[in-house]
Amino acid sequence: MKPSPPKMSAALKNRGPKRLKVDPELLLNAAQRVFSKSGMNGASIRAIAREAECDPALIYYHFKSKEAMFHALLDRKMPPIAMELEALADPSNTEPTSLRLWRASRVFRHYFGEDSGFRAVLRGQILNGTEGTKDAIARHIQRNAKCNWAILEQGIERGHLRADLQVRMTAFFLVRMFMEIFDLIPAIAERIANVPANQALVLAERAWFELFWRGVAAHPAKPLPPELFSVE
Amino acid sequence: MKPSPPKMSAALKNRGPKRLKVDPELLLNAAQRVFSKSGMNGASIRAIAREAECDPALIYYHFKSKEAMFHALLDRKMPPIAMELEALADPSNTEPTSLRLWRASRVFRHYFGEDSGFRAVLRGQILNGTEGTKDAIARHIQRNAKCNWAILEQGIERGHLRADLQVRMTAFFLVRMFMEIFDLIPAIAERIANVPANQALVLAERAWFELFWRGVAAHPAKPLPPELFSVE
DNA sequence: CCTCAATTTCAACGACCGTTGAATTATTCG
DNA sequence: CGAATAATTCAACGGTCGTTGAAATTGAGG
Repeated sequence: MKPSPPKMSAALKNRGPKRLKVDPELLLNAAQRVFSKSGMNGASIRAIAREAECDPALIYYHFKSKEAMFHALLDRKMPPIAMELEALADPSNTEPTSLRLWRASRVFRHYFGEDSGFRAVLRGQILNGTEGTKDAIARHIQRNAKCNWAILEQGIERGHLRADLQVRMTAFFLVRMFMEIFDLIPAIAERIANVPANQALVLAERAWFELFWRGVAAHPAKPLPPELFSVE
Repeated sequence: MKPSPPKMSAALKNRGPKRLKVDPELLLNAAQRVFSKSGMNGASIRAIAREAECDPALIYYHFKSKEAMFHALLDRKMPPIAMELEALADPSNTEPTSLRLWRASRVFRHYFGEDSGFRAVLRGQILNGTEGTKDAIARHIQRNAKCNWAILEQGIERGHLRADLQVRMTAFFLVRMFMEIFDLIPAIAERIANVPANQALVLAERAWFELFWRGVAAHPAKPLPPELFSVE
């Protein structure tokens, strides 16, 4: 994590203060909070420094730039998600495809559901970030996406899903709509449909997965297992 | 359109220059371009003025603030959409529900499909705008949404759609996923799935509507009319 | 031409921005 | 202790921002 600046000359390396006030991990935490609150452009180095209760210049000691901070944040946040999904997508898993897809959606909910700011930054950066940032995000997303593709392909092989599914598009639909539900339903349910936000959220998640499942299943007349939505 | 400043005293009103250089409509055009390119926060009054080739202060002569410009933009952009949708949702329209829903999606494509910046601003402002802006957007969106709700409700009555549909959620799913396709597929298709963007866009629209239709139709085994996707 | 009002420009305010180089503090080793 | 080094702070640069009040420009009515 400690980056470029410290170039030690010889065996005299463990000299200076090791943990004085501010750990880079603390800076990342502060950065995540500020990014989440203000977005990538709105988040100033000075605001991150205020949040971390340190001097703005210190951030440049630990990170090359604001963009580098965001990349570090990505590298901290995304791999755990990929690992959970990779376990879920293992071909030896013979649970019903509907259950596996639902569980995959729960992984995204667990890691992204309560961090609307980070979702927004991620979405904004893949649209408008620098080329380097777009590439970095794409690599992380692809690793996740491959798991969903695998689950869908196995579902087709096992006869659970329509054989003519566009696998990669379908994976996009599943995940992206959950993200949109997290983002937008709380913001618009009360204003547009006059439904309390928390109530709308649960309703939307369920309605979406039912619609999705009916859309992809080989035998849509066969309903979802009723215990599905009580799985944590 | 001309706002507060000009308070004329008597019959001496048609004195000064009437159309000198900059019409407020031109300012709105410039604002739309800049909002689209830079987002709501990123778009500076100075940048809008540069785009309109006028002085920044002139903008404050015609509009109370940047937010007021955005509201004026909304009031110009949204009503034509609502009018097209309201015509489409008229109960006397007895076309197949699938066709009506597809046409509704084409209305959104027509007005939003080539203006990714405005979509982004709209989405951003309903999440993070001021209360006044959120309310204004919600009013416009609700007027549109009601049309989609009506088409879905008529579809249920006519036996085209599942009777247990969550109408308002379903309308959200339909439209919002098209928007996400416009936004994200071009940005991620090449990087993540290695598919050319323009090709992916067409594929995604079709795949989404097929999944959606199968998810909502009363008889999903009955396929969509094949001519659907050749309707302009 | 002159007046007067509608329109447009100018100049400036204070604030915040990302970044950098030099100076300062804190800690460990000899 | 004193030197060396890691961690941190300070002060400043040039820049952009939203906004405003005063000044200048424009054009029609008299």
